[in-house]
Amino acid sequence: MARRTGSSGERTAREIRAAAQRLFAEHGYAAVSMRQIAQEVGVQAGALYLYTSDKQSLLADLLIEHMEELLAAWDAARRDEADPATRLETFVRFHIRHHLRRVDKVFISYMELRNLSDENFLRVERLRRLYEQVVEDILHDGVAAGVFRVADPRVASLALIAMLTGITTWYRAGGRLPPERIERIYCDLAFGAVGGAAPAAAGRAAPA
Amino acid sequence: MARRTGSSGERTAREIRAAAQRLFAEHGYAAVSMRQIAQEVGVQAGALYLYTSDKQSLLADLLIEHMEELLAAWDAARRDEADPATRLETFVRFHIRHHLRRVDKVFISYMELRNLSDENFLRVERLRRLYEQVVEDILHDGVAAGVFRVADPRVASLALIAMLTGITTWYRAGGRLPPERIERIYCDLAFGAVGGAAPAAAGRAAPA
DNA sequence: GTCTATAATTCGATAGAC
DNA sequence: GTCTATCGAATTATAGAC
Repeated sequence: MARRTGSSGERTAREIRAAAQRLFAEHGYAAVSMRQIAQEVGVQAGALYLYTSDKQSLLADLLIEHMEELLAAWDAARRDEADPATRLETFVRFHIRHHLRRVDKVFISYMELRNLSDENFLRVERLRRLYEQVVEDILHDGVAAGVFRVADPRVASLALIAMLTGITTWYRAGGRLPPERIERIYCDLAFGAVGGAAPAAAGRAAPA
Repeated sequence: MARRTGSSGERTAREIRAAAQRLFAEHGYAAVSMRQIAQEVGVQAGALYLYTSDKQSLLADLLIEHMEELLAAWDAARRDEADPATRLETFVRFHIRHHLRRVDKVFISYMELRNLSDENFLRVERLRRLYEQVVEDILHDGVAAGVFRVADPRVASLALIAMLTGITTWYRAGGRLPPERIERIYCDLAFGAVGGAAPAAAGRAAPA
């Protein structure tokens, strides 16, 4: 009912992607049927196939776009010229902010990798590797500059990312800690972990 | 073929649990059929129902036993009398060692929580909360003793657990780093994150 | 204790009317 | 662009033979 006359194609396409994302996050890819997605959108199951070739590509598009969006957002937020400490703080705050606004996508991206075809899996992994390299480069430069002390920048970068992304498993909007406070706490944890001092301008509780 | 004469019930029960664990870890709970599990064990699908009431309890038993085993193992490994720094190092090494030997169970425990019934979910969550409290207590005592510096012990405990558990997503036996080296690296990261020094006896690279 | 056979659903995907 | 109807295959779980 209340169906738009004329072309509602673009709108329907967006709604299908949104419904798939919501349902995949809640129940898991394998547990969600095309009929459920259709019902969520308000169309019949057959209509979905006007917008996606099959269920698999509904998932693959979601994951690939998520990683591309993440990398593009970081390219927009990064500041190349900054010193390693400032770059690390920029990264920590960026990562937390970006991920807390996309909890569903983050969850799906971590859980449903094994449901991708081999080809799509490799694409996502390549993008993920690029993102991990961002952190590894920051740590490497910081060690070279003598401001960080880490035994293994590769492992430390994975440790930091896991620590930061873990926030999405417990964070609830309106919870005990506001996002700004969470960012500060995790900046302190991250800088401590890599043996560095937060930049004076915005780091841990200023001395004065 | 080669079926045991007489009672192979106990053996079959174990094999069913092992097959379910392996397949759930590889493909996900919803994507695995009872027929697949039966084939892995070498019986027909109908025979599974002599050992489990349904597919759901196959998962629930796995997750609940995993958490109970984790808590029991920690009770056996902990040393109550130790100072907070030693307790933290004991915990970090215990957590890594325990989890790296149970990668499949860890993965399932994190991924399949939403496929539990409400009652089983609450049981698992209660056990998980107990384990998180172990770390929070160590951090709290360390702050009180002046050997750690953390702004929020609750958040820091979740951050540490996420960081440590993340190892299971990339660790491969025979990889670049042996387990002992990984433990050392993560001890350093953990002590740095909480602003503490590793205990002299076994902490970061000894001065001599 | 295990098998075979099957009931009752549900699935992904397609065909064709409108 | 969407719906209805449906195909063929898969699903969980049970019944009853041995």
